[in-house]
Parts: sequence; structure tokens; C-alpha cells
Amino acid sequence: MAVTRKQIRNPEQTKLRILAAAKIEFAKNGLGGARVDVIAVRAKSNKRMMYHYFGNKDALFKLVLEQAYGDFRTAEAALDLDHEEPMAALKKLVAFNWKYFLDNPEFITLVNSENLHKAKHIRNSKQMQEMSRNFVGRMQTLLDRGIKAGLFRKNLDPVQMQITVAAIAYHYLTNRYTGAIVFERDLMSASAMKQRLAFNTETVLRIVCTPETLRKLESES
Amino acid sequence: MAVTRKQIRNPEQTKLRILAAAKIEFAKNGLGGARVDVIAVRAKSNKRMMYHYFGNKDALFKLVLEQAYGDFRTAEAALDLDHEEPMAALKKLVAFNWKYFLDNPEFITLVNSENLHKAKHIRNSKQMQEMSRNFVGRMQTLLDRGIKAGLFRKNLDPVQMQITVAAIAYHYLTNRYTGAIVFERDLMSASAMKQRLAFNTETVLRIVCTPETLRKLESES
DNA sequence: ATCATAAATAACTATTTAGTTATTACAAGA
DNA sequence: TCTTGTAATAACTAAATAGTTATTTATGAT
Repeated sequence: MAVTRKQIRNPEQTKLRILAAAKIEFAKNGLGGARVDVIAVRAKSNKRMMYHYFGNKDALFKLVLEQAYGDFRTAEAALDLDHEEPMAALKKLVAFNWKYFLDNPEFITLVNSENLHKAKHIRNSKQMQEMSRNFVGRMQTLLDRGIKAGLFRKNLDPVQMQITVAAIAYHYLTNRYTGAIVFERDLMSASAMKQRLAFNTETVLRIVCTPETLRKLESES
Repeated sequence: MAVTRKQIRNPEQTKLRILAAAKIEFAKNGLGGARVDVIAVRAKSNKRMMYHYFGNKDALFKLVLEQAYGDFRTAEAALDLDHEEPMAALKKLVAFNWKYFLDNPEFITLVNSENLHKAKHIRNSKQMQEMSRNFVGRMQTLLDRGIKAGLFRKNLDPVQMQITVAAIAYHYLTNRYTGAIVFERDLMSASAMKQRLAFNTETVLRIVCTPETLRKLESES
């Protein structure tokens, strides 16, 4: 006697399952290495549904990537740095970047994959532009408040700052595997990670703070 | 009348052509996206030769990657930083990293691809270990000389320094495509690149130098 | 000259892959 | 309860893909 599993309809859930499965597969193998069959199976759906809801592999990748960026920007905005002292806010931002890349390794591999393809999927994405709009602005606001408080140096480029804050966390984590071989060191042990976060925090403060602020910090410690 | 092109034998040249073609293909599409047929055609050879000389796709990738690392380390060692003043040497190292990643974009994408695969190809590579051996040592020597000259701070971790010096150049360049969208700015214009190199140089000096050294630098400029 | 070795080539194969077709099943509104 | 649009599924296909087989050809040693 054949067991006919009842076919339950739930388009929203199905879409979400496919998106989640796609994120895992794209993150693990890159766009080129990802397999649509694997995505369908992992989503407990089938390829036809994926093509029905998302069109094709590249369109699905684009959506996954946009959502990954969206999640990141949303989390960063939620830090609500405007209600913190400038120094505390900056430290918080450095720690946030570190923790986010650590907790969401898919973000890193998705972004790397998109850059391998010269960002062709999101090049003309309205959504990407909107999400990015306030990103630089938040850094500028933070820098301005620090300057006003006599803590930070003037004329710092907020774009260079955002890139640098990301870079020192992102690079360490994305290249953790080759890094472990090159440096013959476990870069992911609890102590190594604590050390890196401390180093990154100090790096950013040294870039941003005036000499007097730095002197004060050193005499305190 | 059929034109029979003379079949010229040159195993060394053929191997080199295959390696060069593989480097381009792997760099452009990643390991998963690279096609052995494309490599064979680009090398003006054929698949059988590739399999004869290198075994399989993964073994070829490993060799390409090892050579890319070898080239990078060789170029860095050739800087001969031991015969420069510590400050000049440090600036030269920052500029070298920048220029090398800029001139050799394949290095970046090859390393990214290997990290996507958790460094499985080079994990037990003797050659990698040997090439890396002096890499940290060179930074340590540089830092020690700077400390001795009263210019640099004490107790800086040379591994954190190497990672950071690489990060601020590598990250900017590897994510240049998504970066251009996020920041709505041409990151690769001559002026943008000049600005980034200057920012990176200043960043590293601020990390490394003592407060007095920094003060002296500022009063000079 | 000839012969053994290795270099080169093209044609082949078994699988895998992105994308499609054809069909069935469900559920909401008339 | 009938109808209709759409969700779900499986089986299919044409192209592509990593790796192989069979064969020819150049070259250096004897």
C-alpha cells in the first residue's frame, strides 16, 4: 500500500526554504560550484519550484546576496551608535564588525563570490543602492561627534574608515584557512580571536584619535 | 591539400603554457567555475597533456596556488628591507603590498578560492611551509630595528602586523566591485588609489610608531 | 638508419548539470 | 460541489564536463 504523503501548499514557506537552502549552498561552494539540485533537495522542494519562483540560478543568487547585505546593514543600523559616546560607539562598531563576520561566515563567501564575478548581479540593483545610502552617513556622523568632543582628528574620510574597519576583521576571517598555514598558528582559538579583536580596536583608535586623546588613553591603562 | 602543421615537441614549454593558462582560468572563475577544456585550449595544448603532466584538476590548482604564493614571497623578500631605515622600510612594505595586489589580481582570487575550500589543497604542502618560514621573521626584524632606533612601540605582534598590512590593501582591492556599488564611488580611479595608499601608509605608521615619533612626523608635514 | 620512448592529438565516454515538459493535487470562490 | 488557478512533483533533455582510450608523430640514443 502506497503511502501518499499529503501535499501541503504553502508558497511563502516554500520560497523561504529555497532561499535559505540557496544561501547555504552558494556560501559553501560559490556561484560556480553551487548546484541547483542540491538547493532543491536541501529546501525539501524541487527544481521546478525554484525556477518558478526565482527564474534562474543567477537571479536566485542575486536575491540571496541582496538579503545578506540587507541583514548586515539592518544589524549595523540597529547598533544605534548615535546614542553612545563617540569613543564607545567606535569600539562598539569595531566589535560589531568582528562578531558579525564571525557569526555569519556566509556573508563573507557570498560577497567574495560576487566580487569574483565583478558584481554583475547587483550592479544595477536599486535595493543595494538604498541599503547602502546611510552606511557612509552613519560613519560621518560618528566622526563628526568625535571631532566636536575634541576626541577625533579632523578630515578623516568616512569611506576609508568603513573600508578599514571592515578590512581588518573581514580579511583575517576570510583568509583564516590559508592564514593558519602561512603563520603556522591557530587563528581561531579563543585567545587568538580575543587578541585580534583587541588589536583591531586599538588600530582604529590610533587612526581616529588625536594625539592628546591617545596620550590620555595610554596613561589610563 | 591538407596542411599538416609540424608537431613540435617541447615538454617544458608545454607544462609552462598549461600552468599559465590554468592560472588565468582559475583566477577568473575560481576552482569550481574553471573549465579544464578552456585551460587546454588557452594553453594551445590539449586535455590529455594536462592530465599527463599534472594528474587532475585539483592537483593543477594546488601547483598554481603554490607558485602564486612563491612568486609573492620571492618578490617581498627581494625588497631587501634590512638595508633600509626602519621607517622607510615600513612604508616600502605597505606600498609593496598595495602594488603587488594591484599588479597581480590573480593572486587575490586564487587565495580567495582556496579559502572557500578551507585550504584543503595546500594544507599539507611542505613547499608552503618553507615559503612562509621567513615571512613573519622579516616583520619581526623590521619591528626590532625600529624599536632599537627608538621609533617603534614595543611588544607588537609581527603576525598581527603582517595580517593588517595585507588586509588594508587586499580587502580594498578584492572587494572593489561591490565596494564601488556600496560607496557609489569609483575606487579604482588614479586619485582614489593614491588616496587609499596614503591612508594605508598612515594607518600602519600610527599603529607602529611611538607617540613621540608621530608627533615629530606631524610637525614636519 | 632504426628503434624505443615519450610527446602530442583527437575522438570518446560516463556523469553531471541547468533548465523544461507534462502531469497531478490542492484549495478558494462561485 | 464544481471550477479554476496555482502549488507541487517527477521524469526528461540537451549541453557541458572531468577524465580516458586509441593512435600518431617527433626525437635522441644506439
